[in-house]
Amino acid sequence: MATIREIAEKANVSIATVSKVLNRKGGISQETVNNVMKIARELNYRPNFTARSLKNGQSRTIGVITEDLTVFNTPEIVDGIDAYCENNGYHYILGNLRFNKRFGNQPDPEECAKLVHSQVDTMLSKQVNGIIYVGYHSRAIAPVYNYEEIPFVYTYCYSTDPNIPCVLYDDQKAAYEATQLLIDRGHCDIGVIAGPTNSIHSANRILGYQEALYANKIPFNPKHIVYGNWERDIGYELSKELIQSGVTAIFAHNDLMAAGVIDYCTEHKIQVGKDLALIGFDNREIGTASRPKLSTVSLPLFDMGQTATQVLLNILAGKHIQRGQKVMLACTIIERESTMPASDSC
Amino acid sequence: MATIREIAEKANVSIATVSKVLNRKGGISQETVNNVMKIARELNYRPNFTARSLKNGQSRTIGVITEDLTVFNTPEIVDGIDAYCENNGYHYILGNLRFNKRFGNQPDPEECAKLVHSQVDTMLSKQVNGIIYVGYHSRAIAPVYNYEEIPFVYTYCYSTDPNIPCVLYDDQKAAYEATQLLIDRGHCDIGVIAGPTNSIHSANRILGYQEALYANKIPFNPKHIVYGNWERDIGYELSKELIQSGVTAIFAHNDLMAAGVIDYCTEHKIQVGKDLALIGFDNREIGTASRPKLSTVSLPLFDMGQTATQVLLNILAGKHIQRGQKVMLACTIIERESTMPASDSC
DNA sequence: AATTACATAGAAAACGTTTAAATTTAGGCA
DNA sequence: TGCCTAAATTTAAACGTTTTCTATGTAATT
Repeated sequence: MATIREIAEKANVSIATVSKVLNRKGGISQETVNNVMKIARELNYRPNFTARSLKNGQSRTIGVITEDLTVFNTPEIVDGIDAYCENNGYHYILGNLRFNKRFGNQPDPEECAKLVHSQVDTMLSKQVNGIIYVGYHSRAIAPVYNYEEIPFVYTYCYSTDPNIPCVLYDDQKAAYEATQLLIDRGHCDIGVIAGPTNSIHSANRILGYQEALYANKIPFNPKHIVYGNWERDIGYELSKELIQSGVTAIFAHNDLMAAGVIDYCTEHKIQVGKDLALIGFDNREIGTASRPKLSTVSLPLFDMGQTATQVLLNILAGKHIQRGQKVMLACTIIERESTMPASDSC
Repeated sequence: MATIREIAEKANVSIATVSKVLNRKGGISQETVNNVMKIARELNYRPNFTARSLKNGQSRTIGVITEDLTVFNTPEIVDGIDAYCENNGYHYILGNLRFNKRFGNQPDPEECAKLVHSQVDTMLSKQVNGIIYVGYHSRAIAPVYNYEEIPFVYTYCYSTDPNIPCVLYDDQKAAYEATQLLIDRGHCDIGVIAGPTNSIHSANRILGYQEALYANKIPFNPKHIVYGNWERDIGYELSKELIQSGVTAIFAHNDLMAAGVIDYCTEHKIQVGKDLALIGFDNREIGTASRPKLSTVSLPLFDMGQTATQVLLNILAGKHIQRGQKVMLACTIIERESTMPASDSC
């Protein structure tokens, strides 16, 4: 690779002059500028990013740690980070932890923490100016040991440390709107298939659900909430319970469990969309593949990536950020075939 | 961040000594080693990767260019690259082109090329030692203008330049095996719903299909091959044609079109798995969501990532590589419910 | 006591840049 | 001619490392 020095030699000027020309600093005669530029082009010169950032002491680079790139939704968030970086003259380096292949569904917090630490170390070594942590478990598994050292922003999960800013989607609002849709379609006996009882996401969604019932003066029946494990089979099981207890609509807290509901209904000749209204959560591909197509809640993934980056770059630019700021982004309701008007209203 | 210089001061030794200790070079007394190590730990020292690679003139870093990270399959390939790099002491930097959001289904080769060039420029700037190009169109859209400058390896797509090594999956073999499965299940009138006529992948799959027919002494009927556009709707349309012409099994060249076949059959009370055998390609989530569950071909994505990296690192290590080498990795057949034995055999 | 050998440590240059300060050059004016 | 100014260019140091070569001190050998 050609260096500034080689250009200087060919052009019969000093390396300082070349540097100034290349960085458009001015104070150089037009003739010299032209000549240097021409030679740089001829030599196919490319500035050495490494040398430059060593000298300048700044890399304009942020680190992006993903708990698992292959987990659905993560790439879309990274895409948002990518776009925002590009539009703001920043670079990023990706550090993928591969939690899924390493740990499956039972991540060992100890081991996870080690991976995060070593990734953070590597990134600090590479002089990043800040780090975005993209989780996929509701709460980041691995605590960040010393976040004072470098600005951190979490997205797609709550941070373990309440002082670190998070960029999240608004579960409660989304659940409110999903429930309202069901109510608008004429339902008042609305069941909920939630995630595990310890899920923050489900807890917030239940809040939104209750809020919507309250706003519509529909009494809340605790029996209408049942708890699953996010898997398809449990959706099948729980829908039986719910339907037998008389609900005419179900709000499943993810599309997989909603697919289980459809399985059960198909098997028992209950027409989803006619006899039972159903809405899921996540907007996965499975929702367009099912019969009927599934109404669902779509997550603002790309936007989360962009916003997380924006928050981080703001911090880097010295803009005052409230400690522990939580940015909540709105989801969008996608109505498909599984939520048609019920025959009778309440 | 602490530097080697600060450590040297605190330890009352020269920076050369510190460097030697940190790099375990030997020739330093145990006492000094202990002292320097202790101070380094106290100061939370982390080597400056930038300075180090500037000095050494090597980054042990490769570039990974993805045409689109959010396109299904890409993250899994990157995961493989990640794993292989980690196991071999290499770093990688990701450059995501976001073709999908930028261009949709009609990528402009001119614009694509520009993006690739600028990404390659950036990576060369950052002193990468080689580049892996992860495509998703059958042939890389953007030609690499000057591959002499740095080793390139393509994966998941054919390169525009025949001299660049590619790591691919073996369409022909997979198609052979998929067809053989249909034959084993008792079918001899086997239709094919291929991709567009200009698809290299489909062309190879048709070859494998014909080969299997030949091996089983089943006459080849050109009418049994119809061409689609990879979309679900076209699967619906074409299955009508095929079924009317008397096939009892269909090999769809992707899962989406296979889903369209199921749509048609469900609507016309044809029982897939009983009246009609069906196998798709790609192993997308949709195949487990459909009723019946779809038999399909699973791509060796992770393996492709690993192998592409292996090929690149071999080149970097100076191992002789045949120009234009094509590495073909085997797919796996996944049998689910859509390929049950037919009632009569041929 | 002089020489050699070895273990340990340090000095200095280098990697490819940027930049403040110094120097050269040319032109304008008394 | 001599001086001043502004423009153009160069010098040199610095960023944080690694590494070669050299220097020092001590112990072993003659």
